Amino acid sequence: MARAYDVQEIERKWQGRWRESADYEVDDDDPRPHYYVLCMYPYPSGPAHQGHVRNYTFGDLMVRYRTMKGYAVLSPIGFDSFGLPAENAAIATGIHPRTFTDQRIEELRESLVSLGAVYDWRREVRSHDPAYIRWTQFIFKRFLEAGLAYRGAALVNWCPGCQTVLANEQVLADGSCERSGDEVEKRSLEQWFFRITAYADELLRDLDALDWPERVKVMQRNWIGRSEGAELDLEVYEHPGKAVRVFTTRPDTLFGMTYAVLAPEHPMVDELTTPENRGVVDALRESARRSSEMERTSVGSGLEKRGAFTGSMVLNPVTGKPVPLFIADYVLMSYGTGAIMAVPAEDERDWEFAQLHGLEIVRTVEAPSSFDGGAWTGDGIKINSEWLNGLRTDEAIQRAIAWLEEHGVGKRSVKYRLRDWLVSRQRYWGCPIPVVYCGSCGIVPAPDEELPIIAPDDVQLLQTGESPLASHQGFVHTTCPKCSAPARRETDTMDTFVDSSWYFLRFCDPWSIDKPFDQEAVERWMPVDQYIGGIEHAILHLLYARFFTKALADVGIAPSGLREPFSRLFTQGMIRLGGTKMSKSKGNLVAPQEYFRTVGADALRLYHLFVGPPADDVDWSEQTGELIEGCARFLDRVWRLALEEVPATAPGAGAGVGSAGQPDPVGSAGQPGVDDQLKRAVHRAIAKVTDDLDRWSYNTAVAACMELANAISRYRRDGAAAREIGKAIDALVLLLAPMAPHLASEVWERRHGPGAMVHRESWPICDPELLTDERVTMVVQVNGKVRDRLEVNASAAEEDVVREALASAKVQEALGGVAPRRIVARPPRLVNIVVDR
RNA sequence: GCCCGGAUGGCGUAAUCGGUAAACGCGGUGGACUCAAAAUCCAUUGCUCGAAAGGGCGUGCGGGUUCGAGUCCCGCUCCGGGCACCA
Repeated sequence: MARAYDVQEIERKWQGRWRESADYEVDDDDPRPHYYVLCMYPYPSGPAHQGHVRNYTFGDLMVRYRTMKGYAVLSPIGFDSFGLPAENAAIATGIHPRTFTDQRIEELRESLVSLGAVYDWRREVRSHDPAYIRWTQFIFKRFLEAGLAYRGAALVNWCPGCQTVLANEQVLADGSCERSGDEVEKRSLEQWFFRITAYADELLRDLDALDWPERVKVMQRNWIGRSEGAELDLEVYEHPGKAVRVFTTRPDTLFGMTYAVLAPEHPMVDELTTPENRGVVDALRESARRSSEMERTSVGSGLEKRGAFTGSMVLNPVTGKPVPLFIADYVLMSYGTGAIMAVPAEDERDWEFAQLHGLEIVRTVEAPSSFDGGAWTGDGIKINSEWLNGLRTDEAIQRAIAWLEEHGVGKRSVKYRLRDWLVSRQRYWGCPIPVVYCGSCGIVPAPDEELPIIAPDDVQLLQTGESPLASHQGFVHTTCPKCSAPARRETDTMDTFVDSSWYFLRFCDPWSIDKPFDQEAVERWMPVDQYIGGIEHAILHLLYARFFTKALADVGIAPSGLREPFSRLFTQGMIRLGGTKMSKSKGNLVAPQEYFRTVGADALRLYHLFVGPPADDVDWSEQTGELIEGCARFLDRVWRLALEEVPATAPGAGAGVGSAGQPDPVGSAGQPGVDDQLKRAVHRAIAKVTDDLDRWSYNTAVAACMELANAISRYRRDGAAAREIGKAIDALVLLLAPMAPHLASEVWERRHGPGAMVHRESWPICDPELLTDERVTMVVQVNGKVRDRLEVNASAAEEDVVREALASAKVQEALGGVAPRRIVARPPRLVNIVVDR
């Protein structure tokens, strides 16, 4: 496609100028109001893909717009440079992960520059930089001291593909690995955890005040999964004094408890299983251990509830009646107390189990008469419950908890679905966990002076299931920092989500050499005013970063008042290709570099802004190329409109004659009317674009610019004054400056002389006086159907517009001689005449 | 199963407070310019009946509220996403 200007040359030129100008390097003492715009820092996967382009286009637009509005905008960038792909590539090619990663960072950096995105590059951070590793390890140590990091044995998720353990958040609903798609196995291992559950309540509560997409908040609430209820002890009939502790959200249903269940992994299973039941119990335990997360993939509730009787009975605390104690695979050790009281009448799972095993069912809630199903889980009036009879569910819950507390058998309790964050990874290319194991001192953290602990380069990267570092004798063998005896280093590395949980704080003070960051610098910029990233991080990264911010504040590293990292969050839609999402793991199917070379970055940026609402997914289709060309065509039009000579008058542009050959409605002398209309079009565009940019409606902002360009062409052809046309063009260029920064820069410089920089200009302000037209089109309806359109004064009174409406021949014809029953007038937009038919 | 989103021309989409449905763009059609093509510019473009004037229909489906509904309410269908034995 032949272009109106040399796109390559101009885009290169301005990318250099922005870098040299240092306009986007901001310091803490900048007198302008501070604003922190941040896009999620990328994993360096080589040249940018369309998802990056979309993300960084939105971010760059925000940076430039806010700057023009007078803010000191902090716009940092860095690279989430630890991670599996580099290690896998190393295994395949023999290239060291660092070499591989550094090269890909350069490629991605080049893409971001080519896109025209501007950053304070002085602040760049990389997760794998020793200066960053040092502080990640420092933070780990402070967490360890505060009890927020601990080593524990647990049944953990093991991905055979990635050859490492995973966090719960990295396992998808169908039991597969979020990264590799392999089926995740359960293994019992000693691992490092972060105590995120200590913040469960605060993480849940503080969501309310965040200006985040509601669906992200809902996802986090679900993930945290708070349940209120009670814990109570069920005394074992055969062993008086011994009790099984259970958790329930429905203490009101106690009278309906007809059996109880332990999770197969429950520690009391052995002692409570009688010899004659040992065989079935052990068989079930074994099969539960092997199958656990798997097999329950597809249909959820249709799972067979397998169980086995332990041979023991427990006492129902309110009736004193013994009921059988089972083990069953539908009770999970990892939630609540790992044991439940079963109430088949009011719980669907218990109902199913009771049916299967022929157990007693006692209803304690009166179900609606229309209900003919099994378990009634809704609210209702209590029955068969002695002192709870007649109460509503909510009242009965409170009464039951009070009873449990009075009798010392239970108490009010809150449980969460959220589990502690497993951070150990049996991989090489990550931040080493800075501890040593000493035979006599146990777990000893590496001294601060020894940080960073850097993994050696000469490591055999093989997929053994053990950290590659474990086979490096020089790394493993060390001495205990406490007693100097020979000791062994921890060889696992941290989950890369640890690195990305505090980078936004480091950006505030990346130069700090004696601490992770200066608290004062953080107070100047944090929290992030606008965070932008993909919806795929709704739980993982965004939950971990929130936890880190709170924990860092509590251990004294971050300011104590900083409870949340991101005030406003925007999640952009994903790029889809034929229905499947494009992502770093699925490959780059359409390379942005191709467009940089052909239509240029501005056209590609404009396409991403214009294609639809930023929050919506985008389908990459055959039509996409044409849409991008359309954007390039628009940029060409702006170029010509702003810079090329055009004939002063065009055919038909006589005095007082509009484009359609109609008399000009306002200026009887011609010119003043056209000028006035052009001026109004400019101010309408300013108001529209400003409002649209503030409410993330970039597609309509682009449309408004196109409309303005159309209006300028039309009014110029119609003979508007050169001075007004010049002002209109300048306004258009200013409005386009955040969207198509290269074109806007070049046009501005050519119009205003060497050295003029459009992004140093103030954002245009609209004159409210010019937002309303003096004459508007009014619609006249008869019984809600449009029958005529009339030109009226914007300030016309009700009786005047009604009179004009009734005077219309078309309206009279539609009325057909019938007298109006009612007339609804909303001047100056509409009159609706209602007649009986 | 539960919880969120969504459904508007041939296509991407717009309509911010219940008041002209389809702004803006893509694609199509016709024309100007050209030896010709590309590029550019102009006109036109929801469907339908009609020679025209003009009419009818039209925002996933069925109801409702209202002078008036893409927008609000009730009941569905389909698509996308999240959660899913969490007691």
